Amino acid sequence: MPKAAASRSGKPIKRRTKKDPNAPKRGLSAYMFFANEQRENVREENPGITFGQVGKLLGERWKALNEKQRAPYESKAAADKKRYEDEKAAYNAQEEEESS
DNA sequence: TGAGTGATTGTTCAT
DNA sequence: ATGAACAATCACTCA
Repeated sequence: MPKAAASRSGKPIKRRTKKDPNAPKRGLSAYMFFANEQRENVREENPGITFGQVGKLLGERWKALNEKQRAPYESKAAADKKRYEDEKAAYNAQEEEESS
């Protein structure tokens, strides 16, 4: 069976803000792009619903989409990830420079 | 070499 | 300003 079943190990992941000096932030996630577009549509159809509703509703329909529908989001996620590769590379070089 | 770990991303909402 | 559900991620680090 898979190691990480649902999300990861099963820990209530806690949100943590910055932590490193030049933290080479990772790439966004498909959900981030999806939420970017859905937030307008979801909130537009539910003018007045609170984060509790939107947040959950958003996640539900996020998977409700077909692979093709998530494709454009995953596509951006992959592109964003590459973006992270750049900062991570710069973070590596910069780190060395500063270290020196 | 392989494993998993943590860190991060963005929305909305409230305080 | 931040955190919290919602979901994905996935590159990094370590022995």
